[in-house]
Amino acid sequence: MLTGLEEKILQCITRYITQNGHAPTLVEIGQLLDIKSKGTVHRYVDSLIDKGHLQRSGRSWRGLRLTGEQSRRLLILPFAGRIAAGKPIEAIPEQLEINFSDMLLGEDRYVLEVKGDSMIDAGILDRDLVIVRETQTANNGDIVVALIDNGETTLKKLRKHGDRVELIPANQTMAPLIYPADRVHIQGVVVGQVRSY
Amino acid sequence: MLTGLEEKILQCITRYITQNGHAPTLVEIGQLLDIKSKGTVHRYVDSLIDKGHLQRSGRSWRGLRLTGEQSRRLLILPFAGRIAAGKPIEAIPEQLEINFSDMLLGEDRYVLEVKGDSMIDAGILDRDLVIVRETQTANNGDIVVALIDNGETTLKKLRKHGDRVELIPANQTMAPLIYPADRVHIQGVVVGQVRSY
DNA sequence: TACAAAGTTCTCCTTATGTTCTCTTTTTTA
DNA sequence: TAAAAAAGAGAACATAAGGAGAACTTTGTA
Repeated sequence: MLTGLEEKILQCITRYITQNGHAPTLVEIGQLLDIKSKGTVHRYVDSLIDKGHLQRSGRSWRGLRLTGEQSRRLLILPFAGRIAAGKPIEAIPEQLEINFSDMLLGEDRYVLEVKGDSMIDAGILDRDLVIVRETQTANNGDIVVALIDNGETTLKKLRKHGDRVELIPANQTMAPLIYPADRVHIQGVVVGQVRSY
Repeated sequence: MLTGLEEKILQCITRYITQNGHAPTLVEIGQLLDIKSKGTVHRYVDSLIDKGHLQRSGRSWRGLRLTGEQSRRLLILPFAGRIAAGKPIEAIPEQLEINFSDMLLGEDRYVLEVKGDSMIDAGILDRDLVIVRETQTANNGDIVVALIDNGETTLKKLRKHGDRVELIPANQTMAPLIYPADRVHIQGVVVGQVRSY
């Protein structure tokens, strides 16, 4: 179990290494985190080594290495920054980690696996998972799970026109479907999407 | 059987951990539930530990942990099945839940936010998050984080041709880039992708 | 080799947090 | 209605966490 500062120092080192390819010095860590004493930094680096999150390679300068050890108790990964074609990775100083629990999980949510290409232009591919929040109401533009005539189900973008609703696939080869509002029951809206390679 | 306050405190701690990635202090719990005395909070936390709903790691700050079912709930969502346009949702009896820890976490992984549309045809949109596994080697067809000339970075599909490598955008308006192999350094491969709406 | 830069080992300090009490009030239940 | 359980306040204390910096050793380099 890491303390607040241990956590911050580990994230700081992780990010520094992904950006620069080598570890920071103790003073550099201190500067990044606003700690004036390298003795203090050293103490925390030591405890991170004790706890198995870091390794020292010999006594050389910048000799810290990551062990890759990560807690599996929470859905948190280090955040390295933004990547745009043709530029260095841009670090976001305020955001050091991504908490997927916070982003994806919730009381009234469940997961569906998508079959088919009907939402491909919205970046939802065959076999992707989508996270759906259960609700009967949705807004224009939401991607919804809709039940039609109490039988078939579909995943489409929603547009309402008075007493009719339009269910719009995100695929240029498919046409939108228009139904009277009373034949379509919204079951939930898509709040997230996950793919693993 | 939990008393009313015990219930509230447990929920409060669970919510705090999902959102913040670490447990609250006694005073923070008090503030969230409008209890002024940390001694009182402490007493209820103690009884939650006695009843097996919480664990304490020594006397450390923020040292509370959830046990068993509670802690699993921070990693999973119920899995409802497959959705395909025009059919009922097909339930998969063997799979009742999705464990995001198994799907997303692993050694040497970090997260990048994607800027731009260069991978749009691969279902990776502007502002999506990708999970990258650090490695120097990659296979044909992998989506890689590549460092070019030790300066700029880019996210592209990889194809190797002997002593040259081709970096292929997934966007019909962009052309593939071909470089001598020694100018391109693979930093990692994309193993996952996440979007939240 | 001499010097600068970095790491190591200390000591001393402050503050935030957890722990242990006692006493009181409110709610539930027999 | 009396007793028990639950909820609450707060003081006093112990200790983990965070912080500064001096003095020293080791490593890298001009």
